[in-house]
Amino acid sequence: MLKESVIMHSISDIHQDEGNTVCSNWASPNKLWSSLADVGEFLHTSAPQTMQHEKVSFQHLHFKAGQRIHALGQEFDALYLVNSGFIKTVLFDENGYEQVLNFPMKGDVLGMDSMHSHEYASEAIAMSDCDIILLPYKTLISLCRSHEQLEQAIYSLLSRELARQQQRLSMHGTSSAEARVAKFLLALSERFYSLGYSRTTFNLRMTRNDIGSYLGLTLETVSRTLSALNELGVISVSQRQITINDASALRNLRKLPSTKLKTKLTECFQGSHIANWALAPALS
Amino acid sequence: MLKESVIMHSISDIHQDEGNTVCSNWASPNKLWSSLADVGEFLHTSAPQTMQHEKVSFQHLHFKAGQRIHALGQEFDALYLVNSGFIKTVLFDENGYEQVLNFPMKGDVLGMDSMHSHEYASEAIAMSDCDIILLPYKTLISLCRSHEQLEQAIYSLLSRELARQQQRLSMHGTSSAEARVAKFLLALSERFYSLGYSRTTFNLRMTRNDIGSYLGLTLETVSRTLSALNELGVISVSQRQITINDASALRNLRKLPSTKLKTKLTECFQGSHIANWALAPALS
DNA sequence: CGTCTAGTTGAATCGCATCAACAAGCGTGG
DNA sequence: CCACGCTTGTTGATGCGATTCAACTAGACG
Repeated sequence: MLKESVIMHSISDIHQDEGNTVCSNWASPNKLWSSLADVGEFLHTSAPQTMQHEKVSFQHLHFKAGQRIHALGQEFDALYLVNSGFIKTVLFDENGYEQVLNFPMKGDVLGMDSMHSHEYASEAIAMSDCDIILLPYKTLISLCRSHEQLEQAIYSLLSRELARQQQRLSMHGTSSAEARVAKFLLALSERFYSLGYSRTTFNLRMTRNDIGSYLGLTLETVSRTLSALNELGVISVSQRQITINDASALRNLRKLPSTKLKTKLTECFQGSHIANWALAPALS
Repeated sequence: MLKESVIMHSISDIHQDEGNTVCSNWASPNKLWSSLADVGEFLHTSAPQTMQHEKVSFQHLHFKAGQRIHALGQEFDALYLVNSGFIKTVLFDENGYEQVLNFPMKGDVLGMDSMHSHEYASEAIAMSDCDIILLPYKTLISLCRSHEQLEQAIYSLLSRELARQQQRLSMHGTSSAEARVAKFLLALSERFYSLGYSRTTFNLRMTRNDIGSYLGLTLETVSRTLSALNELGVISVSQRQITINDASALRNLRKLPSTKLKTKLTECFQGSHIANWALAPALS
């Protein structure tokens, strides 16, 4: 709620916030070690209390914006639990082009796609200053053996991630560019909200290029789509600053009207009230 | 090796093979129960011997072609290990259209995307008669606790699947229709080979529609692409029967020549020798 | 102040989807 | 046995949506 107000301020305020690792909801911002109970809580285990008496502690790592958290091909020996900051994970195709896989943030775990290998299968890059908890793989696994809820949490993380990837895959096959961008914005909105930020106003931490890569589009298409949604009044865009004006319109979006025929505007939404008030100014 | 020769026979032989569940490499074709050691071996655990003395046994289930193995929304309580047969897993989008997620076959595990939930997150449909080993989730998890290699195998399965999905996602974003189909054929080829079948000649078990859904294309595009590859001589297609004539050409394929300008044919391959001998008849 | 990256916007192109017609395989039942 | 419907696959014509190429603007940074 405190952050809520911070975010609701002007753009400059948010840019300030972006520059440092301080996050108001930390118990102790500069903590260097976390207990197992902390980690358990982070991963939403059912009973972190039972971990209270464990003596292990986990090291915190700090990364500056732009730094690599782990590189492709680097020896795999740990998972990374994001405590604060914004990250992108990428893959490189045969031509060296990078494909964005995900935008992990607080509470997300990195490296799960590499547990079967001795090398990291992807690369993680800090998009802002980050505070990350190092979870050495062997330590974690052996703790799982004694803490059933922790083990279940790990399974859940992996499984949930798998299910999410499937949803994305499905979306890629069917949806239009507009629908993808709309869903992306909605998903971001929900994630920010669940972290205590505003649901309606937030800052994209990534470039248009990164968004495009993530969604399977080009940066131009992303830019155009954002502009179009802005034009319609569904969202307000100014650089990376986004305000969602009509979430339900975003949810119901199928495709945007072609610039030529504005008469078919109503077809683009399915029974959303925005069709009416967005149409009025557009047609006048 | 025995199966190899079977497959290398005529098409009619293979069609016969498709009709029944008999698979020559079973220890006992009609087995109803498997031991933990069997399962461990199946999952490529490092030391299945240590599981010899476990008294648990796992039930086999039989499904006929077209039957659902598990349905979306059904209560999740077990993973399924494919012992024989061909399966497709699907998801349904908001309009009820089905999105193909995967084509599991022998040795693959179903249901991993549902471990975090109390319901299956996707649907599995038998494309041929199938023999499947039921792995009750709770039983499996508790066995993991006492058999470290088994636990590691489960982690590996999940992680590997995640990594594969990422690769697919990446491919969807960048590759052309031709490249996707080519990669799909190569991947199938390798899987069949690893199961003891021929690497070069095999039978697609799925429709063009299913392939299209899996690859994010329409069935027409899949059909056209297969026809074009056939025309070039890179593969031979007859209905669902595929023969790969030049695997390296498939691997190096970027995009097919447009029907209008055959002069730029060489651009479509990167230094493959097929460019030469495929060009000759095409240009003459 | 110039350079570099990020973002916007326009015009032309192209790849794939869409729509449609048709052929082939297959099971069913007269 | 062929007639019939149904599913699957092929192929052509057309149009749209997204990419591509390009020009331009606006901040960021040393």
